[in-house]
Amino acid sequence: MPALQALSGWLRFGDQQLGWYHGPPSLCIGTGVFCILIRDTGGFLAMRMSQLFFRTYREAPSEAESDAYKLVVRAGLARQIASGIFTFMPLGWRVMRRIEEIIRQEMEAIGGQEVHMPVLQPAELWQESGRYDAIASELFRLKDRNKRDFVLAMTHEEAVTEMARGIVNSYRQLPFMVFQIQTKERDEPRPRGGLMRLREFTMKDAYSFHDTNEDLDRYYPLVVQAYLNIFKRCGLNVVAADADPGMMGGNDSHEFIQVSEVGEDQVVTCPGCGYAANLEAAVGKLMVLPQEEPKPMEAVATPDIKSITDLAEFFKMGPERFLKTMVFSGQNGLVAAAIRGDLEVNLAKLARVSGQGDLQLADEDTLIKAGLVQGFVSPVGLKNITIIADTSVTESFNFVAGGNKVDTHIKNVVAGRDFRVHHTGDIAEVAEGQSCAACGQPLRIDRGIELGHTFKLGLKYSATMGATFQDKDGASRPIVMGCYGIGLDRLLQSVVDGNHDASGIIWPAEVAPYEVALVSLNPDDQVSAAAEKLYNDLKEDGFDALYDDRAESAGVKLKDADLIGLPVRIVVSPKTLKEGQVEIKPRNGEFYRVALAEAIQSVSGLLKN
RNA sequence: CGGGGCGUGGCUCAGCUUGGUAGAGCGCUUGGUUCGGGACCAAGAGGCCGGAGGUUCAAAUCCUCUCGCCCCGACCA
Repeated sequence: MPALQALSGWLRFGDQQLGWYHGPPSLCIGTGVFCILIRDTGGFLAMRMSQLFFRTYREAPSEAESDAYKLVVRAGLARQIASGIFTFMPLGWRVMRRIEEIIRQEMEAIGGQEVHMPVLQPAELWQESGRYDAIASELFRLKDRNKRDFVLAMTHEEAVTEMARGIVNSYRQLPFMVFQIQTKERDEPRPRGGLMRLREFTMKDAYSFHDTNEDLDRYYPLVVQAYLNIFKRCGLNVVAADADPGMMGGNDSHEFIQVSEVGEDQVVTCPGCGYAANLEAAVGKLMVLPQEEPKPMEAVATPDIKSITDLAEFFKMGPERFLKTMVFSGQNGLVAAAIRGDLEVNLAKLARVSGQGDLQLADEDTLIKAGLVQGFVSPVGLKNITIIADTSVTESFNFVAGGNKVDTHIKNVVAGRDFRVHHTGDIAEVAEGQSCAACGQPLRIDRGIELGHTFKLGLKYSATMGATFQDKDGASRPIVMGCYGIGLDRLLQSVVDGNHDASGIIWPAEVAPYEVALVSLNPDDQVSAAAEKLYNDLKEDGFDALYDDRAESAGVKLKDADLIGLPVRIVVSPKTLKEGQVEIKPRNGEFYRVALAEAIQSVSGLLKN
């Protein structure tokens, strides 16, 4: 093929004709296609659908389960390339950029400064924090050409702490908050739910640095409020729920949960006072038992009576008078959890109180090996097993407990007197309908999606990685840190989850990929001319319009408009144009007609509220 | 990692039980007719039936192994 000496053709950017090009082929990236580089101004350009790189689907791929994910795929926002790994296409990416912009504004409003830290990081950093060994398989590891160990960051605590210790010397430099919007890599055991749980995803992570815990306490609520603002602007009603701070300890922690049937978490909320908590951290009001004097223990024959229900009937007493003992096996051996008969053990709480992760209900073989009898297990007389007592058990006396012998129970068991308690704490799981500890209203439990998480890190990273500063007295102290995350991909899918109908997405105005869908139906010359003029006028007035100028049937165009779900639709067609009118329809409202000349004004009014 | 399901054209799926030249709808191309809710007619293009090995005269179909994807659970700082 002979080398090209020169080329000519129209130069275009998007749908804008920039001029005729004649010159060397260096800018040619394909037959008749020229590439010129223009610095993005941050503005969003209007677009013709005939030029938009996109595709909608009548049917969603079979792997899509949830409505929201189906719509993400059908509307052509993103597509999966491998399990938990996605490509965002132009429509979807515009939504991402809109979400990013909201987040930037709210983070900057509370003093945040945007930074950008690498995803590829040396293993040493993670060895310093201890997470290189602590995290077994979720961390992607690799080597460079010199066989040095690297990781792909799953979060950026190490990197940000490294940055802080390199910059901060004095309390005078504190406090400050930095944030970034960056890719995270996690080798998830099971990616799922489309954009819900990914192996590669985008997170806004923020870190604040303080000289004292008090200063972190002062700042923390600002972040919580900023988060609520962000979700609200994204069209979601997210609750800030008390969260399990996890095995790493720490005190204050909130999860920002969007109630959804497809959620992975369970959130307890009170309709009365607004209390909200992750089930793993939630507390409810317990039935109060009458005060009694401790009585002496007494064995009772209970032939084949094992369950609390049967025992309650046998003894003619409520389930709250029994002491239920559940045995779990963990990394460091068995754990016996003693709890009142009317309550259930929450595993996360038990893990926290016992200090043992990886707990599983022990199977029958394990019980037998430990010399225990299923149905009659009791903390009384247990040896070599860690005993955890729920506070419900230590606050009252005279429970009926198992006898650790077949067909035997013991009356009047008192914690501490009749069995040793290694740890006491709240390990009870809140039940649907249980009374709220604060106001007494019945609690409800819903599934929900965790969109954001804030917590007070404290000294965990600054202490282990040596990020210290000199205080007023000249003493060297580790920096007090807070850390705050939002998952953007799942936020996008949640916006769809919370804003759609049977026909498609209903984008909240602030995150919509375009503001206005301009659709020409069955265009004749007059209709085309009117639509073209409207499109140009919209652009000139600064509206992000998506103009469906495709040679498609009316049905296809209208279905696509509903599916893509822009906030306002303008239809230009012969039917209304012969009366000098166009049809305007909010995506979530009724259509009406206005004079062609008033269309933009009308649309503008709709978008303002 | 345990349990279950599925891999056949871009998408949804049939064919597999009982081996015998690979199908439908949607989408795509071309021409014509239509023209306000995924139009119609005609003619086309497009498939190492996820991969490897085996059985057989013959494998999408039977057997073995493997890879991928989905769901439930475990896990999820």
